[in-house]
Amino acid sequence: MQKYITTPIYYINGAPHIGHAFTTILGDVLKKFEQMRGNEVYFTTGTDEHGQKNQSSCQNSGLPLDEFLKMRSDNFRNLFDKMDIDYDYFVRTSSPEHKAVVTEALNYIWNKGLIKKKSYEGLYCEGCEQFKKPSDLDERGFCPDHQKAPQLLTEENYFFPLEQHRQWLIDYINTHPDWIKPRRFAKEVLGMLAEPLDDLCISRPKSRVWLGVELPFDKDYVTYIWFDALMNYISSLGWKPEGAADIRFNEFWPHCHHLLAKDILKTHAVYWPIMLKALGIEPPEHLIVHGYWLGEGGIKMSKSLGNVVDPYEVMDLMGVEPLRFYLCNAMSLTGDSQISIDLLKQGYKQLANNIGNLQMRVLKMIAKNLDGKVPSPAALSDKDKALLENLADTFARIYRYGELSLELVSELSAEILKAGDAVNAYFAANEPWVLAKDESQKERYEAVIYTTLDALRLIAAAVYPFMPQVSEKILASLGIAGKPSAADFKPQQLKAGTQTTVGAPLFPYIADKPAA
RNA sequence: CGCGGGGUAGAGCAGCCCGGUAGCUCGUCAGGCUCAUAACCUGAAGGUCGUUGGUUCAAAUCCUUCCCCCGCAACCA
Repeated sequence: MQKYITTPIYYINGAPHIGHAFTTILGDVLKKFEQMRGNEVYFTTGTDEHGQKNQSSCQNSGLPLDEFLKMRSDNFRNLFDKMDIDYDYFVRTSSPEHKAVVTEALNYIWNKGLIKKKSYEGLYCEGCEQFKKPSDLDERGFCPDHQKAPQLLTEENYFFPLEQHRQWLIDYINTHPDWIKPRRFAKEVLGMLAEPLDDLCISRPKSRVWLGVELPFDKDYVTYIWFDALMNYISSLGWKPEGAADIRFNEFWPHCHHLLAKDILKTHAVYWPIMLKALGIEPPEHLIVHGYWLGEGGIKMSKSLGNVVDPYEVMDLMGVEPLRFYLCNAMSLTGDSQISIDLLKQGYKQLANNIGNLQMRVLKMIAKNLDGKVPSPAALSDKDKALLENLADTFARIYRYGELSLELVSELSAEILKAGDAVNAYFAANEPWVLAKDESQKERYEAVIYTTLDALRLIAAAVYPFMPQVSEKILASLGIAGKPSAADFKPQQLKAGTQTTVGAPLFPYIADKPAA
């Protein structure tokens, strides 16, 4: 079975932030989850490099265009590489491959007569080089950024009519209630569809914007964000019109999961499906929509408030994997979520005390009195067995039946922490350090140790999508090589006699920063 | 009345659909344990579940009034 997972492509005019990091991490976590259950995954991310803002930034930088775009794009790619994101393809809208697909798609739709040219009249701010809506302006009718009244300007442009497909889309959403997840976002889309849809402006005259893909049917225009950026989802798969598609497209597109934040819901849930329909392509299988990360106190992050959480700063503090786990565990399913260095430290401490400590306490103990070897599971008690079966069943259920969603990620991360608690409590209740001193209790001692080690194995396997290195390190410390899979979620799989090793702590103590 | 979401111990959240002892993590306090990373285990304190009115034997949960916050609408994940 194939799965196609995408992140949006990120607009390179800004610097990467925690939101970009999250969506991309989410994609990588879902990819690893699917791989563990034996599915073949194609995971894409990338950068949107066109448009007016990039054009002027480039001019201000004085750099050659290619160099400038690569530099900006690499800001994102470098972050993702540092976060161990295992993307299969990194789209750049400036690449010839992408542009070729955009051109073909535009031609296809143009030839079907689905694009029309008309004039557009609006208030144009010369400072912004953009049309303004009346609500963009202040009380005096001035552009708030430039303190000037915009000019009334008429411009010819190409438009893609949407209204004729509105009812189709409403019906599609109603008959596919899980198409957009979580469901509250489907509700919101239905709200967007309650009113007639305006024609979508898809072009800009080159006199204003030249950084884009030229319209194949009019050399004086470039296409504007919709027909360029959204097309990345099919250009990544080598789409060609009319069944000439790359084999990747036929295999992966039917299992497409778009990850996105709520701010680009309309583009993905309204414009994109209608564009696809015009191209004769089925809608993506699912849209997985998430909220925002807000700063301390639930306030939008801003530099002036000083509550910005920079992904690089976090990684320097605690490494990538605790960040990955935290984001997946703390993301709210209903709304926006808060993040701060304090909250991240709290999450880190939980990992360290729970899973990190569990690994250390059991491995150090058997290094001392069992030569570090996994004991033979001669006689597990009912409680020992129940602990292992519960853990194995819980993880097996999630890995077997879980559908890609935020709920899945949230539930799995929560179960991992619960499992750590349960095993620590089990360990304390059975007091193996007491049993170890009594030769007559040797069998019981070994049963407790075996149970704890096997439970640790289960937890380590379950944690893989979030923290692949932590997972492999724990498994390696238990003498298990290679990547875990969904088939590992069975009790008592750890082989007696296996040599274990005590390594460095997985989550070393983070000292509080001295006052700066 | 534009649309959607949220308001639950000091902090971050779950519970609400399908009404029935207010739960989890962190923090605080006390005790225990000593295998382990200032860890782990047990227990305690701490809440008029934003507000008003209603339905009900019973409301965090259902209906209603108002208030506050966030997002979308309009190129921030």
